[in-house]
Amino acid sequence: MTRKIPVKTLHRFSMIYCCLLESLAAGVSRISSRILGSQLGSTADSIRKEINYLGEVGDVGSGYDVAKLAGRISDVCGFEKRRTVAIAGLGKVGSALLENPEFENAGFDIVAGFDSNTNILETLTSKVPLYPASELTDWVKKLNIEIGIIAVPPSAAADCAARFVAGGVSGLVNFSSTTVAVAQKGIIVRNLDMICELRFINSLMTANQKA
Amino acid sequence: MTRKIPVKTLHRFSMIYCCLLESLAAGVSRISSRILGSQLGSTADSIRKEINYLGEVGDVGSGYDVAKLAGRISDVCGFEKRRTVAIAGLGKVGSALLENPEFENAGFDIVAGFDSNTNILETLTSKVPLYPASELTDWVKKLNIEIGIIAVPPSAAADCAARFVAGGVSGLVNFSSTTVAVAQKGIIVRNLDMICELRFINSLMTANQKA
DNA sequence: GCGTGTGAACTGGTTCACAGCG
DNA sequence: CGCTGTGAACCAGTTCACACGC
Repeated sequence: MTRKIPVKTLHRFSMIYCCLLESLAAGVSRISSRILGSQLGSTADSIRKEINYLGEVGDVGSGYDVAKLAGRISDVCGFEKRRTVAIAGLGKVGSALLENPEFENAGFDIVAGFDSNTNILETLTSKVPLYPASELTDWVKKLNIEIGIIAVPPSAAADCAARFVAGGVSGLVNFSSTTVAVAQKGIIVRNLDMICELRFINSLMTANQKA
Repeated sequence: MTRKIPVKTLHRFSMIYCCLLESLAAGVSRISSRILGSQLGSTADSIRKEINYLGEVGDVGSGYDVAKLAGRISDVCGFEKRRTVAIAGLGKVGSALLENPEFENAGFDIVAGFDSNTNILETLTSKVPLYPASELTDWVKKLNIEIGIIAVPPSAAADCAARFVAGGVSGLVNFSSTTVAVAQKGIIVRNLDMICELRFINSLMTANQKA
């Protein structure tokens, strides 16, 4: 019965889950596919098809129970499993992330911070242990770090990614304005490139104007 | 001859363009679809198909001239057109973005910063003029701000987005851990939600382990 | 009537295959 | 021989349509 869930759908589940937590926090206990669709910039049809990968979880006629649906997604996606995370690059963005309590709440434990600048390592005070970037690979192995966050300058991003991969992480989130690619199969890379997204918006604007 | 370019392809163009700039900076003057594909986590076939929307720009047998291809993409996507940008939320992330010179280099002019905390507005020194969040909509209109960057806490994100939209922006980049959706047609929203991406990586890890 | 669940039709994007040129 | 350009085949995801239950 459990068909193989497409990657795209798994990504949508994360987004849906995010919406559900918000609804829950806002005291909403039931939600329809149409509402979810509008919140996620998608159609009700699409949402229903995706949720059906979870099996029957909705109540015909009255939508989904928010808590129940969230629980089902969490089960299927393994959201109850905590993951270890490390942040490389402790400039403004990196150090801001270190302090962000949302990670903890969402099930991610930041277990290390890295920077190549020893000055920063000495100045910065944090509950999270900080290490020089040169030792990154070793610590990733030692601490069993599963996900690496790249917040270094673009020029150092590729090198940084390589060190994480050498240490054996399963996933990377890249924040620098560079597209990081990893040849190795099975490692998931997500590029959150602000400049790239701005350019994309720009191109859509020009396309829209032309039309 | 110019077919309508799919949105997905436009997004890829931004990524390809990013790669090309890097190659150019590294002194690489020619590049093949296979190399581009591996750098972007895509196939050579796919890349070629996408580039073909630009018309014939490659040289059969020897790949693409990096500068020429970059120029063609820039023309089609309108990358030479500068856009005005504003940042809402001047916490650690927002203020880091204010100082980031990459925006300027990529053709985006940060013309305003907003925060609801007047203390921050007074303390923070920046070349960019700063205004209280309550005046956001007005300044967006006055300064013709085209793209809004949301770096406020998740709870304020929806409200912030609404103010930008009321001011008439064409696009939004949301950095907060909330999926922002805009009902209004024609407004482009990009959610760069770190927590959501981490969860997605988590789900892929669990899926991979199961398989 | 509203909203889910689901099969059928459709659309678009990806992969395959190969002609053609340096 | 390598690599682009492109038509054909393929496949996945989206949309459509509707039965069924509240």
